[in-house]
Amino acid sequence: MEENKKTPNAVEIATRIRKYIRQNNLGENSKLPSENKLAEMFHVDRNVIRAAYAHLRSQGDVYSVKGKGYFPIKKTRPLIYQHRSDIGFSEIFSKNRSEYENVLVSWRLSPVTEAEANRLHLPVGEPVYRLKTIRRMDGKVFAVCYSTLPQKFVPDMEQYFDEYKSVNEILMEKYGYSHPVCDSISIVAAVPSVDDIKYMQMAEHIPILSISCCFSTPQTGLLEHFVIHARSDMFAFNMNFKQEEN
Amino acid sequence: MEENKKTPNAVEIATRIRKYIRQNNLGENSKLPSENKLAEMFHVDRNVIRAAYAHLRSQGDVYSVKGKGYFPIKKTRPLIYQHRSDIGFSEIFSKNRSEYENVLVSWRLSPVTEAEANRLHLPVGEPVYRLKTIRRMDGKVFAVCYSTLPQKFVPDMEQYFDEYKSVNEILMEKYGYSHPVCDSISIVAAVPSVDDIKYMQMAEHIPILSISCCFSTPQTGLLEHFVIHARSDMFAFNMNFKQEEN
DNA sequence: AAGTGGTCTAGACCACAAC
DNA sequence: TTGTGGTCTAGACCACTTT
Repeated sequence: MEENKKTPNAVEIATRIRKYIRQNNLGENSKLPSENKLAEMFHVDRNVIRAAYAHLRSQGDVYSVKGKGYFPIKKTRPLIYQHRSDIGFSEIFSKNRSEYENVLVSWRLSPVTEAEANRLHLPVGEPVYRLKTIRRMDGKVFAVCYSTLPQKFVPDMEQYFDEYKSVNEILMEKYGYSHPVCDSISIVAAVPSVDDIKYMQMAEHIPILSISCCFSTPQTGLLEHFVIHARSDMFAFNMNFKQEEN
Repeated sequence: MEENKKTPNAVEIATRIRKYIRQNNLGENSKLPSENKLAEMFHVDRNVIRAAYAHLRSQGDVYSVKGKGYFPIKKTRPLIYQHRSDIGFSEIFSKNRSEYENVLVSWRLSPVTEAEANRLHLPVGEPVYRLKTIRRMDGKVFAVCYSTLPQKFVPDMEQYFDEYKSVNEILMEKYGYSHPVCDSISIVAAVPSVDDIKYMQMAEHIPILSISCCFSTPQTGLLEHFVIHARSDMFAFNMNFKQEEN
């Protein structure tokens, strides 16, 4: 990073730092210059450097750790999720990519809430399994997912948790159907939740694509409510209505 | 807003201000207390108040105007856009709601770029119309939209610009088809662009739902590329795959 | 002229991490 | 102990809006 004649302001310094990261191709392990060092280098107050770094952090360019310093964030090209209503989420990814992982992080059995009961056409209070999973691609977590499904359809669900692959895997084995069916889908953009930030280790101001679906089978009717929170810088949703273009 | 014994920090002050707005049901025209006034009131430095207001601004709770002050932002419940591949965007909204408006803000005729050419299966450089429109509901702009379509399909397009309703309106009149067809759709979450912020007068950190579609007709093949940037706090995307649930 | 938000300086203290 | 980021104080100057 070079010094200059005129003292730059916060935005200019942020641009310089961003350029410095890009030009030197710095990765997640390269420590960036400290606030004090840059303040001295640019002949400005430390608060100006803090504002510059805050700007970069809000854009997802860097992250900071108290006592350690600032570090660059490597941006990757987003995955394209090609949605089909007759196949599960994990199945689409694992079909094409071997670097895909779906990991169960926690589960519990509890009564269904009113909003969920409406969506799944259940009586309020019915016990449902709630699964939280994270999805990784190339070792990086790109999504946090929440599955809700009534216990009555899978009373023996817990036996599958040791070697968990996906909800659809379990359902397919249990009900012997060849493909799940997505009945409806709802998509919103949102600010990441505390959980999202924790599991995906992401910047606060990177938006989340939140996709919520209801799945059914001919035997059971509606049986699963699935919500995925995916990082917008790592994930895009696609859908084709004509079969001819693949 | 009440004072307190212990001097609160920035986050606590932000919470107090948010509560104050909600409890007094303040609208866009009610000026909030100035930085200096709050600094005095809470016995903290003006910079702490600035941090608190910055936090609220980033959450879309308030906005500020230099020389005037801070003002609350009224949050509205998001519109649910019920997508169908056989009907246009405007048509879905205007069918149910009379408060819906689609306004042409600018247009130009220019050569197609390579990326667009691929999407629309056109030779590079082919002249295309580019329309920028804004969509209002109840007087508030919730989306900025970009249409791209080849001039060859609508050589007389400009005559429609004085009394513009929607691209589909023009196409339906011209080609006499009863419904447009959406071939593919791609959805991402994103940070608002400068244009988005300008037209929708929105906070920087409210995510955008960006939906991009290709439309075709039997007569022409692919003929329109349509992109909508919609505020996530005012817009949600929905889709049903089963006809029975309406 | 007075009040507002926007930006910056200079300096202090804290909690945490590394040595 | 030293260096790091996180938070806060106190005060200055600017550009813009209102009175």
